[in-house]
Amino acid sequence: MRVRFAPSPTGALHIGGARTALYNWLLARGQAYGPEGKPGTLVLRIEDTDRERSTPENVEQILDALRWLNLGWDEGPVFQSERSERHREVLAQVLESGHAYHSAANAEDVQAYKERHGFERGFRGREEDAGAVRLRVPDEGETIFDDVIRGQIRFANASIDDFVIARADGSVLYVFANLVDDLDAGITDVVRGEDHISNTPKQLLVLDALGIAAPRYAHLPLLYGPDGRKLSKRHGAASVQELRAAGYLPEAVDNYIALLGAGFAADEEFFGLEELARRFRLERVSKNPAVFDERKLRHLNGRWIRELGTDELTRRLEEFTGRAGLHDAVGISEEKIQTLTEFWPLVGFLFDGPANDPRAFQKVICSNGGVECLKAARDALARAEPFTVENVESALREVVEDRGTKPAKVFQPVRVAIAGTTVSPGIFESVALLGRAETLARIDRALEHAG
RNA sequence: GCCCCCAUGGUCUAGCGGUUAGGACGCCUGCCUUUCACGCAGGAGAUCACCGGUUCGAAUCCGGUUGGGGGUACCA
Repeated sequence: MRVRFAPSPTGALHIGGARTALYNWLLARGQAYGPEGKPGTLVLRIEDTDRERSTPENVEQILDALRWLNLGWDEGPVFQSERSERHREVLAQVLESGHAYHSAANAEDVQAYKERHGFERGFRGREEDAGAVRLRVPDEGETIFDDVIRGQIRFANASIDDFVIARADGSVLYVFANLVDDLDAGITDVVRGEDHISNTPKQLLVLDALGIAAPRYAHLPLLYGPDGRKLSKRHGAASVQELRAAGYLPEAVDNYIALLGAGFAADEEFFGLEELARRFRLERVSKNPAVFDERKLRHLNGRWIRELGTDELTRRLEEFTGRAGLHDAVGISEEKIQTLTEFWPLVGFLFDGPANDPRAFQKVICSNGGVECLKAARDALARAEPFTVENVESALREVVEDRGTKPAKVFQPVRVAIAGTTVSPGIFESVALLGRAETLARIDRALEHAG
């Protein structure tokens, strides 16, 4: 089996494209678990023939996104722009066999033709000496194919235009270039977005003209934003690098995107790439479009964060934040974050000093005996020896005991004194990690500030 | 307009002729508890878009309607 992912570098890789890439990857990789017993080949092709919109930066962004998602390819990247000679060669072939012809007809001519013949009628042109190249579409019959996901799809030939396959200068158009490249790459299974369904009969017609058998086709449902409309910038993180910047792990993105459009099991949804490949069945991909829901991605991301383990998570967080020496801070906070972005706001106080939250200070320290509790806590912590999590805990719990109060009455003032806010990792762990000197200094500063 | 695709709680899905329509996210309640989370235990939420047909029996099969989406370029 040979599959391909053929993005156009006209922008960043969006999650819809990422999912197409993922499904192709899963299909190829999953062959190893099927009757073939060995993985298929994934070819990466960059369809950069749109000179105005394609840029090298976009190409690099796409490759970068695929690498980040761990979706490696086996061949390529092949650049479509470098294959124009071959495109012209095949074009000459269909011209010579009479399956295609030159025509000077333009959009207006096509429109006029339809007004005359009815809009369900495909345009039929007359052969001329020059002009764009159009494929001769038969009036009779149907072009039919079996979509792996959707079943049989049929188009009446009469309703298909004699479509343009090349400009007057001989440069070919998308439907044609795309087909020729798939052919030369020996692609056996074309897995692409639903927006290509209406291209399929056209490519099938070209294939007929060439006398070559068609590959299998599978058209994936599209992805939408929360408002049910096509995904775009206004929906927040729509591109892969935006998801990365938002603190999502590639494992979670792969996992979530795989789920968007297919059920992999009746009762479990937490899967890594390899397990997804093992379970992936193209024919079971759902037919209806899915809405991208960042809340579920967040949930999976949280699970993956906890799955990684402290050492690996530390590596990711050090790269993400650009700070070093984070291991201990990760250890006491990993259970509390859903995305990498949430890490620093939670533990930054350990490195950069307490945050400034006057409301928390006022509420927790300056009222209900907060100052007294804080003083007592300070004295107890001054005596804790050695300054371990266990000893910090028993010291603070003794204060609670002595004063006959609720734990939070003591813990919260300490928390606000060292972190500046009411939200932080566990208080004993935080205090122990900060160390005695720094903890006492911060408590003193808070007491001073409270007057 | 024309061609094509699609339709299960708010969202993603399981289901493939007989189920109290299952799970996940989110939401609500309780437990845990040191804040926030995690975890655990419960709960609310679906006339399976609508109308016909086939059948003893339909979310499941067929037709139509409505709604949504894609295409309709000498873009990709």
